[in-house]
Amino acid sequence: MKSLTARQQEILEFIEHHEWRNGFWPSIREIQERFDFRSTNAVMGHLRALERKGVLERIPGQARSFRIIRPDDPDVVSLPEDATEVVDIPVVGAIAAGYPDRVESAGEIGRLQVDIASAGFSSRRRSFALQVRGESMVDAEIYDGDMVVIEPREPTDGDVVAALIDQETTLKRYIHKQGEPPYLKAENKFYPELHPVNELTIQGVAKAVVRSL
Amino acid sequence: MKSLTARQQEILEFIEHHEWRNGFWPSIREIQERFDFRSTNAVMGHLRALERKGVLERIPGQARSFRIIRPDDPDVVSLPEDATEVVDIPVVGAIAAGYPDRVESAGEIGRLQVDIASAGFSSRRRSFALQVRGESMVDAEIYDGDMVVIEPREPTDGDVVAALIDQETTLKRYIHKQGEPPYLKAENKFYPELHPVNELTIQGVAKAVVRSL
DNA sequence: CTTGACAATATACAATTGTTCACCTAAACA
DNA sequence: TGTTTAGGTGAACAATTGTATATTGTCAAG
Repeated sequence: MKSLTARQQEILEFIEHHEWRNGFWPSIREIQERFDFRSTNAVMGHLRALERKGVLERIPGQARSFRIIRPDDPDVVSLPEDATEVVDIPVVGAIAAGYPDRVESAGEIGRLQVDIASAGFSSRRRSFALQVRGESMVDAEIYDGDMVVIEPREPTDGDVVAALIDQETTLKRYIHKQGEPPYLKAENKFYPELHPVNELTIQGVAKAVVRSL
Repeated sequence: MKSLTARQQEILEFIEHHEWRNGFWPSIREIQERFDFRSTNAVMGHLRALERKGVLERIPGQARSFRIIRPDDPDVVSLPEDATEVVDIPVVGAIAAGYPDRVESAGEIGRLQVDIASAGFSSRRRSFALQVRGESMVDAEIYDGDMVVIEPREPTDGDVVAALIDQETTLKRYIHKQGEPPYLKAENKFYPELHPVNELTIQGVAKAVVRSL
């Protein structure tokens, strides 16, 4: 298969990113605006190229209807009875501050696969994963290098949360007892760090841990 | 929250199902056709009701742009039987702390790969997930109840593999030293089980562990 | 030097699609 | 009995959106 040009890659990433952020595909004019094209036809050209190269499919005449084609090695093996389906997760750049927004790409680091049933992701999009650094959560059996799937929402007592502390995202246990102010606690008896929750941003609640082997 | 009427539930399910099968939302006229309405306004009424009850959001004027609001229950996703779930999980890596002016690469979300067997395309499935039973892998930090993602392929020395022993799939470490016959080993010092690899089937190599929180 | 890809501008057109107004029926309700 | 709510018909309108044609320029390969 022919590889994409830089521009085509950008377009494709914008489309995918838009879908992820908003839950639906962009219109041609939205793509046009994003890239400051003065003609919708600039977009059309790229879309045709992407279709020709087989990475994209569209339903002619229908609005906002894309389909991203991802290559998939077809290994047909007999599956065990209790097998669950699995999704493929590319691991990409890094999250610096705030939510993983805006940015479109920083290159792929690797790929993960996550089983669906294991973590009932309610908001299917909008969840994201973070790589764990340090040993602050070892008592919760979360180790350095693990990936944690984060769902943005308000935490309740006992949740493992991703919090923005000093421009960095860290994992902590969220404790909020009746009548007391909430605080964050590291899950490591050697790191008895306690963070009062005032001005720090809770980015979301950890729903699953994923560790590559 | 007010509950939905039967009809409203049907509409909502059709919308969700359409999104799931096709990757994009239906248009109002597509909903109309599906239910044999003779007026698009019948659909409009239901959409307005669904919005009023807070289970749906839309971007006025924009085509095929829905947003399903799910309360927080992870499991109430009523899907058809022939359905293969589809999940969208973007991933972000961690930023290396201490390298401030390294390429910002400030974070990207990844998109993730979606559907395993979406409409039309038959068995594209390749990896699967298994639930771990027992404590035989605790020394590899794999615990009872964890999900393990298995990729069917030939193992190499040191891989964690899923093997079929006595009609049951179990996880073991695959050891294969030069000049020696391969064998399987449990990762628990209290379970020093050793299985020679002769006629047992290796179903695949574990690639990741997933644990719900 | 020409050919072909890639990229983009400019304008126009037609189909898709969301939206609204007016009006209807049946059941629930109070 | 009047009123509200759910569900629906029909036709028309306007915005959104996909698509086509003609034209310009760059750059690398043959």
